[in-house]
Amino acid sequence: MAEEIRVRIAPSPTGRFHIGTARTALFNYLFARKFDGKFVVRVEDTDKERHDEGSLKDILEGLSWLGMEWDEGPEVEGPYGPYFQQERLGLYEPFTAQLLEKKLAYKCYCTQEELATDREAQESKKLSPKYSGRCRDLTAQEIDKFEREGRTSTIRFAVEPQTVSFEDLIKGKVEFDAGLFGDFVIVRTDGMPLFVFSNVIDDNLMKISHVLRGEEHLVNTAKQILLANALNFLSPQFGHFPLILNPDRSKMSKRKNPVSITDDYKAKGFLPDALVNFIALLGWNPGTDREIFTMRELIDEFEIDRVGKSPSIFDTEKLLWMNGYYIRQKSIGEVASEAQNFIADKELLQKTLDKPDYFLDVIALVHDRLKTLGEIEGLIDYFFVAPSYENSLLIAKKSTKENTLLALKAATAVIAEIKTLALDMVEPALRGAAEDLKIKDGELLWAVRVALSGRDASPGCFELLSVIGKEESLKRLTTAIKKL
RNA sequence: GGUCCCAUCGUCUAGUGGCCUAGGACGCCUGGUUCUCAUCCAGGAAAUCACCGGUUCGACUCCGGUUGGGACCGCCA
Repeated sequence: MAEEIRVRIAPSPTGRFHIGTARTALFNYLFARKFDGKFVVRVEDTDKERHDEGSLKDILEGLSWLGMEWDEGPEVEGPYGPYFQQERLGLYEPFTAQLLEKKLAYKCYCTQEELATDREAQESKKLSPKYSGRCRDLTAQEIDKFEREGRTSTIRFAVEPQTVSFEDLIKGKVEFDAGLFGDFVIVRTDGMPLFVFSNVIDDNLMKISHVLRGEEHLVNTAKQILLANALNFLSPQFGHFPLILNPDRSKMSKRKNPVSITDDYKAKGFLPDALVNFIALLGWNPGTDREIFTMRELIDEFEIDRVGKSPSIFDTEKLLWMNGYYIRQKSIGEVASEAQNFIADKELLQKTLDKPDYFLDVIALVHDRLKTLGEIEGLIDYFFVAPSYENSLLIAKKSTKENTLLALKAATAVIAEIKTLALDMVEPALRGAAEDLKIKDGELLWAVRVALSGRDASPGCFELLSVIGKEESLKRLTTAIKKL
């Protein structure tokens, strides 16, 4: 392709940055980077009603967090700005005027009430709702009358019946019967252009070469091609990704799935690399058994024609696995410093800060057990504060209170004798103690482990001892013996 | 209701007419390591390839239909 590849995402600041937006952004980003093209962000903020202050920030920060830097758009600007539609309003007017003049569009004075009535009538007759065309051929007098009545008008595009077909990069050939559309509104009464319209103009002005978006835009594409033709624009290439679904197969939504990148993933301790890797595999695959990719590798491997046609269900289980995998790939130091951001308990956090080396040792023990960084607090608290637990937990499954007591006492004696609790010192000593008592290793080790951790599940007994240290371990063992 | 899109293990998917008695991954189960959990390793169950016709020497793969699911039908994007 000789022409420069330019793709864009066109978020509207009406809600949080969510999984679906992120995937669309990712595929666009990969496509742009793959071909050394440009990835632009254009903010479609023409809907004043639904505009939400925080959402643009959330979207932009989310993109950055996931590692998708945009070449043109808010903050970075670029040669085809402005990148907010609010600031582009003046740009649309000549095109509107042009369509009006060529009679390819017309003013519509119908009120919302009239339109609603029409729609209801059509629906009750089981017809698909479509604008009647009432204002299409208004006479000068009629227009004059409406104007004098003070009626406001929208601008509608005059659709000529025809078949619109295009070659979708993902779906293949797609055809629509434009006769079914009806004349659709392109400019609101308040003068604001509608998405279908501003989108086409902006894409043209910004020299967008490929429009890659969700499947929910398939019908819009036909309308936009009509508009582009009327405006003498060359249409970009289109590609529509299949939707991401809830487990019940409906379109992915907040109600049924955690969808906010920031609130549901970043805040819970998912890693951006894992999320990107996982999202890329939602609809795309490399055609091999490989599943783990860095962003750079995704860029190299990504092929738009390897994006599937069928929708995919968002499965949190696999994401969790992948996130755990990514955490395990990180060094102890990295995990430690990142995990600190997820310790909400101020006192606990301070303790990890006060004893950095100890904290590192602790992280080494829980590293493999972490699926998200958000789990950190629940996994490490007993390393810093003596645990509380039910007495009965001390007794291993097939053991008895008597044996447990003996085991704990023997272990205490053994540990008291060892200078430093190195793994290779502690293990033989404790196993020997169990043997002397003629009880199973497990009975003793379980009891010691619970005395130290207060948990039925934790890192191993010897590791715990060596990290927690002699003094504190002895304290906890004494506590355990007293409890029994 | 209309239009459009889609259809392989529970889930993500491989498969582009013979390599498929359908492969991988997550999850699940069993076993190994073992003091528990996690990791790791080995193994297993799990898809009559939605259904019915057709094309072909031969269909998961091509064609048609049926069924099912989804999206869209706004002065939202």
